[in-house]
Amino acid sequence: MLDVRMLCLAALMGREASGYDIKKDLEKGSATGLIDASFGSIYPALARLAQEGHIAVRSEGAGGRDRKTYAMTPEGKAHFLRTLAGPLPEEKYRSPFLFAMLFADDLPRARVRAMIDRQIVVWEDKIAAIEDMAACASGAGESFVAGFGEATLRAGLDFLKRHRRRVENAAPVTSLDRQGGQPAPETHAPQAAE
Amino acid sequence: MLDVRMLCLAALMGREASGYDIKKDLEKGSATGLIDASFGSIYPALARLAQEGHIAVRSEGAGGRDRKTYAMTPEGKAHFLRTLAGPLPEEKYRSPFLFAMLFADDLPRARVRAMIDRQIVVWEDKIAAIEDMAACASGAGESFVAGFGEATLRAGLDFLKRHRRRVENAAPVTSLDRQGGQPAPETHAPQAAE
DNA sequence: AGATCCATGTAAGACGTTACATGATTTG
DNA sequence: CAAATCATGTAACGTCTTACATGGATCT
Repeated sequence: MLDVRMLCLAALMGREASGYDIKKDLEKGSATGLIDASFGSIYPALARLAQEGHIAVRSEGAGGRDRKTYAMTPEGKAHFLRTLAGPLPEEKYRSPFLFAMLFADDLPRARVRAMIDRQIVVWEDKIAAIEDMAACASGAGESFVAGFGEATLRAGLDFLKRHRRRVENAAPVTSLDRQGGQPAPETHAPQAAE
Repeated sequence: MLDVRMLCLAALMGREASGYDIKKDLEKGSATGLIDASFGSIYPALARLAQEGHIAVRSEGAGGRDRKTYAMTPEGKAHFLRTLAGPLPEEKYRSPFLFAMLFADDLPRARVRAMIDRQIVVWEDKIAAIEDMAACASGAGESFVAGFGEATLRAGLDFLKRHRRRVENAAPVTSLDRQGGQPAPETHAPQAAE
């Protein structure tokens, strides 16, 4: 449940698509942090789903590699819905930001401030992305999920803005603060120095 | 970042502990959905961290298998804090519930209702767990995270209660509804029928 | 002509879970 | 004394990511 296979089926409930298309679709939803998958998992998943009869393939083009368009079969649709209606695993919220905040009392104040500043931007962007998504939601389910995402993000944002002073003041002042800079590494490059 | 190793170090920032203790500690935090790890990953992680000098081991007892108590070294502490202050990866929220809600328009109304009922209980329990946690929070960071969790969960809960009618009414009425039952499988047993 | 996007796939490796193997100690 | 809890570890397996290999089509 909620593995690449389900993600592919979900994408194909909306429209026919190639593996490439699916990845693009997921990237949009991924902006909200809900879903994501790489080509390395999508292509094998599609191959297996087709083999199992959940989806149908149609090969187009004659080039070196064909473009393959996948579409849900009636059986696949039923299977997907049956799985969704079945027992669902627990949800998981993995937040490196919140994890770091747990130790704010031991982190340089400048870094704590920078992390919070950054998180505010991230969440504001997510809210904007959700609003775009909500605008073209096709059903009650989709607008419900969008509304939910917006409500919780706004609540988080609000909490952050209202209570940031408390954590920031608890964080120790270091040389960083006195020099007035935050040499903050803001994005996470997978290879970056550890 | 945010792998088992970091989780172990985080647990050991608070106190000395054995692998077993760490697992128990994480289970408490895990109630909030923030963190989790199994013995199968904790023990190898501790062995490697000790080998690298991030933590120190002390073997006690003389039985077949010693109880090993791990404690942070100054080097380990510095490493942990440096990592936390460094670039953080994006947060991920994996919610099978929300994923299912995306397709509420195609799911039996009785199931949608049951899922929402269940989610309300889950979140209410989490809020209660967080309140317990907040009561014994040792620093500003911990109470901040607890407060954040509570605020967002309450917002989610509130949204759910106020808007559930909309999704429920969009969900198709099936035989399940007319018979008045929801034979709902509520928990997810890993082996359960797919 | 070079860059960028479209497009598919494979292989290696990271990371984690479950299940198994083992045994001491405490509690009912 | 049986059951639960404390306690550590390994092996098999699943799942996903990264990096690589390949090449057509489109845009500048």
